[in-house]
Amino acid sequence: MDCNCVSDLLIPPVPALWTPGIAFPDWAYKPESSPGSRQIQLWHFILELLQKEEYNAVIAWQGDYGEFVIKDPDEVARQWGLRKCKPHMNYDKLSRALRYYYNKRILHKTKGKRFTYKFNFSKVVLVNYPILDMANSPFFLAQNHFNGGSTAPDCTPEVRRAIQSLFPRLPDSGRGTSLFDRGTAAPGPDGDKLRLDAFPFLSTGAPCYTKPPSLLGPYPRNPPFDYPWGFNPYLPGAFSLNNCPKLPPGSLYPSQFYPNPLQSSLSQLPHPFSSLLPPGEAGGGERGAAGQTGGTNGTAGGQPVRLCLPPYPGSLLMGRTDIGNGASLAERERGEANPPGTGLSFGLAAGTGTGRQSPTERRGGVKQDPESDSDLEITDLSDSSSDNENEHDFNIRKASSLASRSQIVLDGKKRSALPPVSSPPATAAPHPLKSLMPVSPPPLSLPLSLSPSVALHEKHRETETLKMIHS
DNA sequence: CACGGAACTC
DNA sequence: GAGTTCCGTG
Repeated sequence: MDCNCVSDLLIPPVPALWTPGIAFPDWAYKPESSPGSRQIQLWHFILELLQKEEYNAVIAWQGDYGEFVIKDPDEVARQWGLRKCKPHMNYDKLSRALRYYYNKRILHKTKGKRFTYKFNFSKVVLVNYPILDMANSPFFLAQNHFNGGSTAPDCTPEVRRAIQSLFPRLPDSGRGTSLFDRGTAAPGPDGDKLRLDAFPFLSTGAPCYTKPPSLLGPYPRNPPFDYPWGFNPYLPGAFSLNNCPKLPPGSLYPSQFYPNPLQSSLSQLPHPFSSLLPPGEAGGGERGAAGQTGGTNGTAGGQPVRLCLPPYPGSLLMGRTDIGNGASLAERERGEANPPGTGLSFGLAAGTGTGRQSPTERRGGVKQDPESDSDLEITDLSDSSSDNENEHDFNIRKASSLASRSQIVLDGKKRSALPPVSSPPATAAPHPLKSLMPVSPPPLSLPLSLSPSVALHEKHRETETLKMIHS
């Protein structure tokens, strides 16, 4: 048969980021890494194609964040068939598989646009994005929502400030709209929702782009895109899970989430909350530097990093205006118990491919493609069903979850090496990943009493108490 | 084209 | 579990 069945077909042996700004974790290139399955998963494959320039004519990012268009359905199907050794694969079949992702919330269809789908990064984010997760954590527990300050009784100004500092470019929390929204519309059991639209990488609105929206940062695009904190919404990391080192017991998320695939990028960055973390937890792991090199997952020295840095919306920043918004957000379900704070690392996948040559052009079309990870729980709060593209509110689950520890452990390693903060990432760094630094350092200076760590502990206690009561 | 049920495979 | 294949429906 003509099936190569070579998983490497599209997968470079070396995980290293193939292009600046696009930090696909190693595992992203390894089918075997696909969570829950030995074989490459379709969404994974889609991301692969999406990140290859050669396939730009076949499939490309377009529209909102995470949205992609399958320009040449037959070719995509053919490639998929090749990969899966299914010579009779066609778009009809492939699309059926994609439709199965709707329920999984990995993808959703962009209505009205043919062959256009959208990855539900939010879920990814949720799972992987610590910060968001924090919403559930003690940090945000209680009704803390980052309400623009209006409400959010529990959210002290300090906390809010801290959060905001993480997302400097996000709408000021001072205003009514901020990271969290008290779901006027849908105040569910989940409580307030984190405003996805507050996170550019989660939102849509951006015009068409060849590269993943997130890659279209405000800063220089050519040189690698530097995402502050290394966060790239389109990073597969979000979806990926395998590289991670082990999880702490009790954690909600698969270990894969932890090891940060993004390590190379995110891990090295200073965590915005690092200052807030207790010394012990703040330290980081060591994997940072190694980063991309091997791709091995890293356990860095034993210190598992739980929290992957939040993707900094720096690029997003501009975001909203120029990019769009849209994404949905993920919510983690697993309500069971929310494990104690696991770190949530988050990652996104999506690389864009910059391109180089023209892909095989067989037909033409416009489509989009999403990414997500099945293992991840991508939740599109906006509408559980499937489509809503824009507004997705992030549901913050009740807090129990992270109560325990805040996972904010970051790996501290050499962040010092990181470039100075304020400068826009734009500057080209020697290595795309190396330049990862927050656009603006989060100046968190919370009073000790208010420090997150303290707050976390307190929250944790509260949570525990509640649990006991519950039981 | 898009959706989703159902049976089936790996 | 994650598709694959087939198919009816809109």
